[in-house]
Amino acid sequence: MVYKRTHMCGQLRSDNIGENVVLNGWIQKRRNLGGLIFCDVRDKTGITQVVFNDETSEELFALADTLRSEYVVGVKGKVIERESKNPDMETGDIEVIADDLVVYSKSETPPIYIKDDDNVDDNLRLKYRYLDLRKKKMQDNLSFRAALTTLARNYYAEQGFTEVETPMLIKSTPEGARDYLVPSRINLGRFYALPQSPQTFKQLLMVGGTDRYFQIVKCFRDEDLRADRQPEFTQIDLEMSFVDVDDVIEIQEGFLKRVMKEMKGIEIETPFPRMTWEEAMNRYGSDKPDTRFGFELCDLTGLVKDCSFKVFTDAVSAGGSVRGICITGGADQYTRKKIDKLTDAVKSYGAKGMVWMKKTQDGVSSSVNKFFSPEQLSELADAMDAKAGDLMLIISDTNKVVFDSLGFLRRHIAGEMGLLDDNQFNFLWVVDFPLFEYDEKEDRWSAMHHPFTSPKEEHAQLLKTDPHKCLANAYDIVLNGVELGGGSIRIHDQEMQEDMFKALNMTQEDIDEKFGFLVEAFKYGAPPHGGLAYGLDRLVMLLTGEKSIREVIAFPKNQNAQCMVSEAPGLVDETQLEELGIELRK
RNA sequence: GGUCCGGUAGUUCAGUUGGUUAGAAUGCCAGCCUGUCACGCUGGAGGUCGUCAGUUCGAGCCUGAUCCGGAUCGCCA
Repeated sequence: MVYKRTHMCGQLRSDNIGENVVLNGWIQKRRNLGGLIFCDVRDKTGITQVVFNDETSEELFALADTLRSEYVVGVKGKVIERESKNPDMETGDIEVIADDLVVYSKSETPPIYIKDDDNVDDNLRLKYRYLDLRKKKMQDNLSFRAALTTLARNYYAEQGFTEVETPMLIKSTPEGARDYLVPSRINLGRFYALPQSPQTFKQLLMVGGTDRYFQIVKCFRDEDLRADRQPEFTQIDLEMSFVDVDDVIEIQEGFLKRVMKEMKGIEIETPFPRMTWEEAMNRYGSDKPDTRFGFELCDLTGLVKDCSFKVFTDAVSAGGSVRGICITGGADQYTRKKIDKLTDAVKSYGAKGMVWMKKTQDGVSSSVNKFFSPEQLSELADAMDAKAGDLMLIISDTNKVVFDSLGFLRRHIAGEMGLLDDNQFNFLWVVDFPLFEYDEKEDRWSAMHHPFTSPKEEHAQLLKTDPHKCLANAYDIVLNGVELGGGSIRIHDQEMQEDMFKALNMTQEDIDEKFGFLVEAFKYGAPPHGGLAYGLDRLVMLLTGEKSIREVIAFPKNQNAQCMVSEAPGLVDETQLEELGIELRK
């Protein structure tokens, strides 16, 4: 028996006074004052206070006295004005005086509290996720996410996009991230892979004349996890025919403008700023710069290339650089001890050390005083535009190490100094990525984005002669230092695609085996096309102000890629393995 | 695979130089209480200090190994 609910628990207001209502929900809290019991009844919309009075019915009162946290109940009663109102509650002007109560189910004492501001071990939350999800904040996050995906579907449908489901069981491609593999029973010894993205299929849809494709789609990558990385995650994936970079970007700006307005009530300016990859690296040491604060990088290589400090000159002569950032007003806050911590931190990015300088009223003090004259130090400080009270941090190494270290430092320090405003939303396009990057470990060039990305038109000829000098028709959408999504104009020409594969040192056999179907499809008339994919989880994370995508995914994995609720991955039956022709190594 | 941080009551944590019966808050249980809303008051139960080994007269504390969790680097076209 279930009571037919008349209202949700967060709904009742003083307008409802006098109405007979029925609420269903969980007991948040019971307060027994003797002859009077208050119960807070909760559902995903909020909480209503219910009163039981022993003068109404002794039987009812006795039953109410047995209620405990997280019991599931139905309550019938009348909405009345409270004798003492609670201005902190949305429903604080009213309460429900109960005349009937049913206990649908009881609860053991829950291992975690159902409170938004609790501070409980993450693993415990994940194990009892169904309790964690009862929190209003979690339900709000799920609702926010649902509203955002609805908005995306509506927007892209209005723009002429067709939602198409692409296959989940696909062929493994060794490029990029590690694949999740699925053994085939019917084709013994063969494996499917779960898609890292629907990339090749959405391109085939373009060849198939779909014109504009869109999908909210799960993607899978078997790599180590982070606060913003899960092994299965969701993309808003799209692709368009007969477009150039500006066309794709314009559609996205329309989408994000509407998202910000409808989901956050914020009007944002379009078009968004665009920055080349090279400028982003030089100014911010990152291809996803956070532009909410300054601390921009300053290239000191020219100033120090002939100095007597060997650490600097060695880096320069090895082809690296010397760069610094100026932390405005950071000289006092950053004591020797805290600077040492920063030095330790940049070591994980490969930096062997870090030079610091502080500008005071009297001049410049630094960790390299004995290598530089006061005049030289002043010159360096001036180059970084330092004022009295500023802290300067300098790294010399290969460009990669310098950028990684300084990119980390400026964001880390901005966080420590409280300069990251969660209510500021700086959207930014990073464009003109290199087409290739050098993989030091494997000693070869690999595609920076993916091997279907086209070179900029003016670099098309370079692909045959000097491919690693090519810049790509690729773009990333960046919000507050987080890569929200990325895409490119693809190659639609069969010959260019083969050149691309060759520049990646793939043999004809490799090409045929891995991407033969795509190359063949291009033989039959491929439209110029391009697209983009958003990380939906990250977008929702940023817009809800969360620090981890786990907060916006109903059932996320822990850092070891395990589902703490169902305890996946699990062992399987011997007969299952036999059917698949799989034998486990002992 | 590397580095760092952590593991003590159901939960969040404290625990001094290695020294009596390991504490607090909250939660839980019982009693009292008619306007609470973090209700209040009184009382009570609740611990393999992650695990194993070692040092010691004596280990929550020191040492080693190991397990687990988190952050991070590598990795993530």
